[in-house]
Amino acid sequence: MTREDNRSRPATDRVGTICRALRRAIIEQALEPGAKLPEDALGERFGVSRTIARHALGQLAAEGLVELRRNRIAVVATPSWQVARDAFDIRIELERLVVRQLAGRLTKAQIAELHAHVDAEDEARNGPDAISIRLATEFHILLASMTESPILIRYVSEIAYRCCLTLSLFSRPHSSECAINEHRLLIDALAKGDAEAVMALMHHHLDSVASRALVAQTRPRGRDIMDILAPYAEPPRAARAKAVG
Amino acid sequence: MTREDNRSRPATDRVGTICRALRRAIIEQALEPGAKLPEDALGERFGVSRTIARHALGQLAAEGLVELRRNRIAVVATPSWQVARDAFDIRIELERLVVRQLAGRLTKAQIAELHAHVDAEDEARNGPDAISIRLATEFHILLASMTESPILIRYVSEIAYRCCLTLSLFSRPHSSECAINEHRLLIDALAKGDAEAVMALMHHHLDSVASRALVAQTRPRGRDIMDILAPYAEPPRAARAKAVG
DNA sequence: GGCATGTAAAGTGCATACAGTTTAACCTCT
DNA sequence: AGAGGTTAAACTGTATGCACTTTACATGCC
Repeated sequence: MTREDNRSRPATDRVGTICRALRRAIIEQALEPGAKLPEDALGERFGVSRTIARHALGQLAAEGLVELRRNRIAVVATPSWQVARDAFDIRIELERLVVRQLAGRLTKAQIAELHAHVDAEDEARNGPDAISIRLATEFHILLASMTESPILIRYVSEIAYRCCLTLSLFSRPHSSECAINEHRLLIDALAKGDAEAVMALMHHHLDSVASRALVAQTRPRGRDIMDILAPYAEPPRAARAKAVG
Repeated sequence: MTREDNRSRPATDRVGTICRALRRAIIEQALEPGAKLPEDALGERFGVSRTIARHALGQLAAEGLVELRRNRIAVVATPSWQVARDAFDIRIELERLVVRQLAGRLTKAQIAELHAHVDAEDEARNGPDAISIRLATEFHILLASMTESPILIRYVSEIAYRCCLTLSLFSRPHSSECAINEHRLLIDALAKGDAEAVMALMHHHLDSVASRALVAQTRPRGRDIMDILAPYAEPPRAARAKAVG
């Protein structure tokens, strides 16, 4: 049905295609955290062999969107609250860097592009949550891409996707109105060119997004029984183990 | 000859092993930027099939240590000056975050571990450059790993390796003495616990490492003819294309 | 009914085979 | 000898096959 058109791009790299598709499906919650991603199924779906599907999964795992355990089916990542908190902390620093580099340096065309994007966010406001979350995320990626610093672009994209995944996991009905307004404020401040001001603005923006979503260890919505029951299980008197990746 | 012992670890993941080996070879300049990495050769060297070697290369490419172009042999990455500059900028922010989280929170054991590492750096001071660069890099990674924030650890490691690669490319004889001293100062400041102070220290440290290495567009040492000749070629009147990754 | 156990199905880990592409060698013609 | 073209070798891209592991199910025992 939605078979990727192989001829659209001559020698196109198919693992990239699959990655993009999965990335999008994940952040739109078409694939919820914990969802299984068997290589066979992916391969069939995209009309490639397991080899390619597997490679794509490896890529996504490196980005933190997918969890890969030996001999087990790959699943969409389920970030813990702590990891989510860390991610936002790092994200704040990275995006401060983005706007610092961008302040006062945007062309008219770029500013228009940003405004257009926010307009799109506005229109999607009443649509499904997943879409507006995705658009909000893509706003930040768009911003990052304007730095033309490949590393920064990659890091911001990656961590923004992860935060996006987190938002879909933890957040309540999700009030995006204020976020959209904050995006507009950011654009204006960028145009005006006061680096310090726009850095502060970005800091505040991300901070409030994070706290709207992560208010005091909201337990993730449903999904894995062990996780839900974790807070009810008696901790065996020892300090909780420091399990990291 | 040095065939990896398959039985040493029962089900160990071999692509990880290869990644570690290559990473180390790269940052020690056993493999110089531009060096070819054919899948066959790697496979044979590590006693695995191309499948595995290829996967490892994909991983390394995602980390920016290897360049992968379609249908071409993978090569060790040759970061441009601009990318190197960007990398250091980002690194500074990330490592400021590291020490902010660590200031005043290190255990005695951890402090001892850090000191021990710097001692090792000291001993290697008169050895080959590559080794002391590697040790200096690993100091920062060790620091990051103490945050126990998986994301931060990954990002700092990754970017530190990339910077390390850059250093080996651009830097002159490399004066590591001062860097070592700065490491000691950092440890002391961390122990003392003044977050602001230690952030400033880290900032200054990385800044001076970067500028020692990257003073005004030092052209990379040798290697690729096209690169060397680039500044001598008449730019064809048009603004130079903005080629990014 | 509940629990253990064995067995088939599903899935991953990895090597290998083959097709297509790039690179290098060689050969020819001037 | 040098330029250009032609063929072989070297590699990569991808599919497929087989062995091993995990998971799900059904069967049997209590």
